[in-house]
Amino acid sequence: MKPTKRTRSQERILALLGSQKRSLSAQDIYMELQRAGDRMGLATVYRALDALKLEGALQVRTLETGESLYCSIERDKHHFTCLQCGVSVPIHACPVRDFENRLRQSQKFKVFYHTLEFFGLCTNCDRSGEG
Amino acid sequence: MKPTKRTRSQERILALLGSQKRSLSAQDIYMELQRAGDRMGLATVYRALDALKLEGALQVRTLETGESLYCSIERDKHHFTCLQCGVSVPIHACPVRDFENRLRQSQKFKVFYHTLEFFGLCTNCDRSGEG
DNA sequence: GTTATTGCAAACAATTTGCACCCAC
DNA sequence: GTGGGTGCAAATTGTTTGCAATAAC
Repeated sequence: MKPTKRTRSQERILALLGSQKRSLSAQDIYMELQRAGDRMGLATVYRALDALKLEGALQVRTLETGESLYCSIERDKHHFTCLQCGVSVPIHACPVRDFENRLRQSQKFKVFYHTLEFFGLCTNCDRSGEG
Repeated sequence: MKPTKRTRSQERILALLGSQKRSLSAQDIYMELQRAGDRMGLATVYRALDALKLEGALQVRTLETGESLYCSIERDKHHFTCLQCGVSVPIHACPVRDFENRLRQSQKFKVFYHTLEFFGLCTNCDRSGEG
């Protein structure tokens, strides 16, 4: 991890993400900070997120809408996402950890994290689509 | 899988995807069809992709740029993506297949496919970021 | 003939960028 | 005082939607 010299904005965002159990979009973060009286421009939010991402300090999951969700790097949570209604159900298990470690040891990449997501239909949408 | 009644557009797109080894964006598909003299409006491409997606006929991977890539469902290829330069290297192995089967058997979701992606820095970007 | 599908262009939403200002050192 | 960090507003990009024209059955 590159010697880290963070801006105030980056620190604020990192703190916010650390205090939240859910993943936040850039716009969520913007509003969350605003609500806390901790005003910060939206562009700055994006720039800070980008910098933090590049140093491996947080984890990104991009939805099919194109919106990206951010959370602290410690998390290792995966999801099942319904392609129809978009509901996203966390899956508390990770079949990839060993694999990732081997990948790391191969020295070919510096691996920060992985995303694993299952797609299909939730039982609700599957039933209603049958007609 | 729901009894499938496909439009001509859907068939054309499915055929195109089947004939390609790489994943295509909606815009790629649009241009590819155009090049083949097989004109189709961009909106129709998106609508067809959406329908095919919902019946589990193809697989979507959304990049951090918000752009989505589509390929036939058979594929089971994962990637390492460099957060800096965006280069995406295929990984020909899948540590998730068993897990997915168990998930399927739990009857909680109708699983079409999964995406697995590793993020970090490629050796190039890692080196150059060290200064 | 009726219904679903299509194309076009306008609308949308998330993100990025240009630029002037400002703060920290 | 200088350089990086910031806010604002405009620009960009992928995608979606309204609506009239068209094709399918």
